[in-house]
Amino acid sequence: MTLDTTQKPIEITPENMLGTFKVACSNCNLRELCMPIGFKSEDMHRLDEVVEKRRKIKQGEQLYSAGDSFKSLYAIRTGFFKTCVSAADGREQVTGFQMAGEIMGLDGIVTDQHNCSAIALEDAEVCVMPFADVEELSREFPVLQRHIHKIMSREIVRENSVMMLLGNMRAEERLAAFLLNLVQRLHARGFSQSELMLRMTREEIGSYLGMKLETVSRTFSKFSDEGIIEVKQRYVKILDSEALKKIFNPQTCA
Amino acid sequence: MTLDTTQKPIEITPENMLGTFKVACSNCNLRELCMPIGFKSEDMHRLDEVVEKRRKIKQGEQLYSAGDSFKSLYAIRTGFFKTCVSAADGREQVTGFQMAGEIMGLDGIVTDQHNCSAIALEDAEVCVMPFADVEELSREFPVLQRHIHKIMSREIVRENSVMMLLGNMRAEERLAAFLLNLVQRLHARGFSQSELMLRMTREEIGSYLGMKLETVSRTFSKFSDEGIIEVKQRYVKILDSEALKKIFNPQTCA
DNA sequence: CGAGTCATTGATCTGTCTCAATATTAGTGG
DNA sequence: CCACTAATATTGAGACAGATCAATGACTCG
Repeated sequence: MTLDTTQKPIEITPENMLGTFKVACSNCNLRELCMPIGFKSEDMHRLDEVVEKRRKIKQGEQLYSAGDSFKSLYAIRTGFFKTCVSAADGREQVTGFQMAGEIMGLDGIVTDQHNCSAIALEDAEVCVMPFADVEELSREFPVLQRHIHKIMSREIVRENSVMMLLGNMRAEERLAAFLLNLVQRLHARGFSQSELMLRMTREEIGSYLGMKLETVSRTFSKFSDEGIIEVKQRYVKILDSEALKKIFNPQTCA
Repeated sequence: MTLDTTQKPIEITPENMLGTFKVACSNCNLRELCMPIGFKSEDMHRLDEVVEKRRKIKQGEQLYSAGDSFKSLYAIRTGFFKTCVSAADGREQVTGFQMAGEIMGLDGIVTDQHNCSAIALEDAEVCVMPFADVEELSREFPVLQRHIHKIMSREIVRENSVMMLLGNMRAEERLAAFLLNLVQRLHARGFSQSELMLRMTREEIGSYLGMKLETVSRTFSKFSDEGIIEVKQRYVKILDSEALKKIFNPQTCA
């Protein structure tokens, strides 16, 4: 078995390769991930209205940063992002990692300014969805309205789980939960259930999980010594998924 | 100056005292807190449609609990709540404290089941807003639609701040942030800027802030020794607000 | 008034942080 | 292609913030 280290979406469509000029949700291979199902086929083309254009972001660049005025939501087509908030004294907190099909920018709605920064951890492309258009269209289509609500609610629930991690769990539990979550999301996108290439540094993992990079590294090594995973830098192979689940009981955040 | 230890809303309206049979947002004294501004006065009565009825919850009782099917959002009229998620092994994480004018139940939208439990920390009354009605009305009134989106976005941003607290801050910073946040929200409701009665135990504060009850207690005592606050059990008086802000730099979660 | 809940405080322990040295990898330019 | 540099990762030793265990004190409510 060969490992797909690039972690690009499974299917490369012609549409995908044409670049930014033609944009359509209606035949996007990520649609099930980021858009509502249940759209009547005759309404499907209306969905395309929400995507104004596409935008490419190079690794290390910001899609938006805290304080920027909020105008659009972004759906990730390809690539991988982190979002983070930062304190006046420079301390940073990674609030999440986002991959293909996920929506970014919800934090900007409340104040019309982005509250956090979104940084590409690999070259990426996003669909730009002006929020005014999203709102207008979702007044017309209840199924889209419901979908937007679910996306926001899902983010609230996800953050509840992170609070549980940060408030109650030990380092091993946090890292186990992190790995299981990542691999599960990658699997939903057609990647391996057991192998992954981390797109983020130990420091970024640590920031997300509320621990120092040395502790992240040590915990990786510990799992490796115990035969639960195989680690080589950013490459991780899960050898004993059950053991990981036992460390972090997944029913935890029901 | 006398301390209002009951922390009831400032104004007691006749409507308020009549109990549950007449329900109206249009003349509710909490409207600015929980409902959108900018409603045309001729449309104002339509807003009343979203509140199906009121419900009283006694101290210690649950408004909803994790796993319950989700049907409605709840706006707090009086009283004080905590929300929490719990792990399979019994560990609990308090995810928030809610007071008059705030909306609960957003966590239930994504799966049609509540993801956390809401427990009254004092006798409370909530307005029940069936979510289907909220969605229907918000398709008709863009200002209501925008308001719902802002409420959800605000919750996402709040949880981002909590992640920063839990991931990066020390015990003193967490407790300072907690006190400042609490007193600021109470002040917005007409209560003192400097005095408050805590509605929750040390253990609940600790759960929210990711620390043990003993550490909460010790940190209170430390602030007290330093002359920053006066504490007597659940009564807290902030003597030096600037010192508190210096401990937890409030620009932190911008 | 008494039982139970909650809060405070002390003594000790421990998981994670901090500081530091070394190893590995990716990127750059000659 | 290799040497060089900068970024990232690993590992060790010691320090410390907060956890744990334990005892006492204060308040609440029936």
